[in-house]
Amino acid sequence: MSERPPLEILSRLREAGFRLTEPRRAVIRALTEASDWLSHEQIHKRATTHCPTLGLVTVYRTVSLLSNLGYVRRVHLDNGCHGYMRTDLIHGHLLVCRDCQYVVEFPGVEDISGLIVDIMSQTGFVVEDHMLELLGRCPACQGVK
Amino acid sequence: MSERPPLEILSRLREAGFRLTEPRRAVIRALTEASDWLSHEQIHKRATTHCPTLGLVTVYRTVSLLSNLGYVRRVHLDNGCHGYMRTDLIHGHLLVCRDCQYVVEFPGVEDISGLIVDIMSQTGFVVEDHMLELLGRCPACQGVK
DNA sequence: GTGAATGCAAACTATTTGCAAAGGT
DNA sequence: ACCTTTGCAAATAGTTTGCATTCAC
Repeated sequence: MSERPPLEILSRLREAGFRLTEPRRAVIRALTEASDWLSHEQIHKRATTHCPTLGLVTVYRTVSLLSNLGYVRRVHLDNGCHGYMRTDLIHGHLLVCRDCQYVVEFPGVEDISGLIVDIMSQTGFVVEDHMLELLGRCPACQGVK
Repeated sequence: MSERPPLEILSRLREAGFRLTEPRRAVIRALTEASDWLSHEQIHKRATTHCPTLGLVTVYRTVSLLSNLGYVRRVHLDNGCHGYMRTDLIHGHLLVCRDCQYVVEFPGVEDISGLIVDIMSQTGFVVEDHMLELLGRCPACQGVK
């Protein structure tokens, strides 16, 4: 739907006082061109074609930066690893405190958008982010075992 | 609500052909007594009081076993680590294939229970598990910064 | 020119594996 | 007695940190 060019994030980076370096551009480009999540390793591999000297460590640092700026979001994978993808590609929805990692349960779910408002008022949490994950098997893998 | 005693999981273990060892009992007890998620480290610490010789490795193996049996479920934490808690304590809700890790997006969310059915028919995925996570800050942490 | 950003190597943390010893049935 | 399970030590995988060099501004 929204093939957002990296222009926006580039200017946001600059405005926030960060430098627009070649490695950063390469990482942003890799993430922007992807239509799915990418691991740090995958980002590194793709971005290297645009910036051959790019180190994996820089990928970690840049992804972390982009995550803080809200351009990408972490996707929790079932094997304990993580992927990252552009925020605008995610339609996502635990109640985990970012500071103390305390987890709160919440009652029956009916409507996601209304739900969040309810949860905030009921628990006093400030919900900054949400993620709805469904785990299962895709059609291609159902036969495989 | 449901303070399920470990009896059930113990008999399920036995039925599945696993032995009821002291280390396993200790891990199960630790998880059962907790009203919140626990990390492997935390489980080890608590279970050690019931089984002093318990090794951390065994905690990993037992938790994995209990996870396969459906007694506990992994909770994704914001720092990349994981916690585990009894399945019956979770009310939780991405579409990630367990085999190939492919992630599919899905349209607007209205009702969780109905949603899952819809997604299954629309995508052909078999949804085996779901998790709704909201990230934010709890009341106690909002002032801290 | 100057300080932020990079890349390498090393440190760390979380988790897994190999294997001989211990324990459940 | 037999075979699963355990615990230790070592191997891995993922991620972070220290530091001298490089580069955007």
